[in-house]
Amino acid sequence: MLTKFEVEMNTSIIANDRAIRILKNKGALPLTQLARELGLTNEGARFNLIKLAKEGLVSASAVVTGRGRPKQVWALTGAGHALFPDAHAEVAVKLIEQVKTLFGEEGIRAVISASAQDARLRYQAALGGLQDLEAKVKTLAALRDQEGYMARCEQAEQGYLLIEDHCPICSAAAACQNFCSSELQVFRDVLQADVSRTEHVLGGGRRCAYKIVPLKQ
DNA sequence: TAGTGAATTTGCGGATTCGC
DNA sequence: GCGAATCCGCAAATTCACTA
Repeated sequence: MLTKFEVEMNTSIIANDRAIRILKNKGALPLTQLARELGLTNEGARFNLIKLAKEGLVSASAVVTGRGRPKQVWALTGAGHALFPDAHAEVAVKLIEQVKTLFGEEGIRAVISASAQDARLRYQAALGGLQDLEAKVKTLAALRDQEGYMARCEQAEQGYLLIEDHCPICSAAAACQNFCSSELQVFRDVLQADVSRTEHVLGGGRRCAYKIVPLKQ
């Protein structure tokens, strides 16, 4: 049984948590659009955003979009992004450094190769019976979402987009970029499609995105 | 061409309502 | 009673159209 205080805190936390998730998911949004996404009035959304801003989790900037007063666009700060799971970052980076020290680049390549093979087997097991590319991409997106990548599938020109709003291995990938290239190859192998990266967190992007089109016959 | 005011759009803040 | 959310009126910032 929750106390009154806990109920009130939870109500507030739920609205704030949703705002953070929406900003993480969709990127910077003007107040009015964020209010629509939250199902609140502008004032209600602003109320929550001001609280989050006081905690240093979000920040606003004015953007001139045409006639009328400039829009106030809200986005996550570094502290806001840090709320998403990356707790093992330091450990992962240290492990990578130690493998490099003990076994050299060859050792790192072997570790990444084994990790990629493990992922390949897992994804192939889940996608095994699927023939349709759309179903494959959706299933892969669901698996990646479960792994903490906040992944989803969208229809794109001539194919599909696999979008990952969060990278739970960002620090490890920054320490060793072979993670990203092997990941790309795993996607190509399990989807049996032409996969290219269109957005990259490590390249300064807000998220990672992959364009997936059927192989030319 | 520059100045000015109307139009447009959004933000702000106080009062009020609602739910627990 | 308290905090969250809404309502409502006003202020602010910008563009656009008109006029001298």
